[in-house]
Amino acid sequence: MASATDSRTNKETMQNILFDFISKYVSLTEEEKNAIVSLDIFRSVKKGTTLLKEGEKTKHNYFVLKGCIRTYYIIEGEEKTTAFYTEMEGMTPHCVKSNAPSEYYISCIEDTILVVSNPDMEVEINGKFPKFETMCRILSEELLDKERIDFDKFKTSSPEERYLNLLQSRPDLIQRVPQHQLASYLGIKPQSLSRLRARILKKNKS
Amino acid sequence: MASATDSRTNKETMQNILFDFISKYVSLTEEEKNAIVSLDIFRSVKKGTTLLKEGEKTKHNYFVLKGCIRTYYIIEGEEKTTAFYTEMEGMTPHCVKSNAPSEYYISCIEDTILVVSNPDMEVEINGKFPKFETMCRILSEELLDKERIDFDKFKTSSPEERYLNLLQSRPDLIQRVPQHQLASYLGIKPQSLSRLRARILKKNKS
DNA sequence: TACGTTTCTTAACTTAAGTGAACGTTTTAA
DNA sequence: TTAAAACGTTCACTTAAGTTAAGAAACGTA
Repeated sequence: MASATDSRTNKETMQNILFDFISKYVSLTEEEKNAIVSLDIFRSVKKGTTLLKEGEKTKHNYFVLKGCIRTYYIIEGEEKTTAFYTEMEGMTPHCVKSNAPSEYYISCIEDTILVVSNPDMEVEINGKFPKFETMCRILSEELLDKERIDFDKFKTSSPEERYLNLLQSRPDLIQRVPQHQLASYLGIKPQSLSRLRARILKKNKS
Repeated sequence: MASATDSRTNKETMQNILFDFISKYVSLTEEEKNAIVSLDIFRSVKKGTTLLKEGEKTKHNYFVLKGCIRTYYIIEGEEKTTAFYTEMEGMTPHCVKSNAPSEYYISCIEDTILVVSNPDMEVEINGKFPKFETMCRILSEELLDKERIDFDKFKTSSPEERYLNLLQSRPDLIQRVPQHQLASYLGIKPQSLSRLRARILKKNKS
């Protein structure tokens, strides 16, 4: 059972995880750390919680400290999972900037601890501490670069190669994510993923 | 034949195109514009020119004012085109930040006018004019958002749907780009693109 | 202009993914 | 605790993409 003390300990742990991450980009003073803490941005979310639904709008940015969230579309009645965000990965829903209703859902596939911020907070922090904006610029440049490389890799691979590639690059995902969600993430149907895995197993036996 | 006057006129046109683009994000003073012009960043490049080869390194950023550049890999002897950048689109090769040899080629598929900058210039301009960094942050956040949406669309579509989608979203590309380059951009072989197009034509007749 | 190269299309065949259905297992929730 | 729902796998069949090869058209260049 979680006591008040556990809860505070946990919150401090999460803050340290966040500050460790930030320290890779800029070094923060105590004053700056306090400014961040005072924003009250840490959120615990239960497995299965939907953060955003198709048709809704939000102004939240999500950064995963612990756990896993996924984005998915429902197209002709079928769930199509397009992304998983795990520890130290973050995302801004399209609608935050487009101001249009979301075309996709976001939900938690594990109990998850998030940093939830919004543009107002960013403006406030960026105004007070310009190095924050520098960090955001570097981060999104890095993420853009990574996204383009991943997209290149996807385009130039077969489904089987994509699966083997994922096995190398994010082996944890294959453990923590249901098969049918992985399948659409790989651009195929669940049955095809089952078959493809059986095919690989057979190859490795012989 | 291009006279000295033509050349200057052309350069001024290009500068104005760039400043019009920038003005969507931040408004520049004359001083700031002059600082940019003095960097001497405009480059005319002939069709067919290769800007970056596999195994090479560069520190250049490319922004297309006019024309078209493409990125491609050579995998098992085959060219795999993964991206086209046309008017008002820009890219930073992976190696600029990773400092590793490039895994892909970049070349011009038309006579192209580029803005070519490098990290030193960025540091200089960002230092002098902080609003420049704000623009870069917003731009890369927008591009990341766009890239993720495009990737989602790609994952959730069949090759035929991708082609029809491209026909809607970037009809110019289908005109200005060779079929076999388009094919790998759509994640398929040139023969499959030919067949797919024939299939669509047949459908539309009946 | 003529030659060689590149590009695009078509075709026959192979391979793999999509589809629809069945079945056992696991998870969920009343 | 139990019934229902969700999940993963397998199978038979369909559809479309990959492969190999050949030939026609377009292009670039000497």
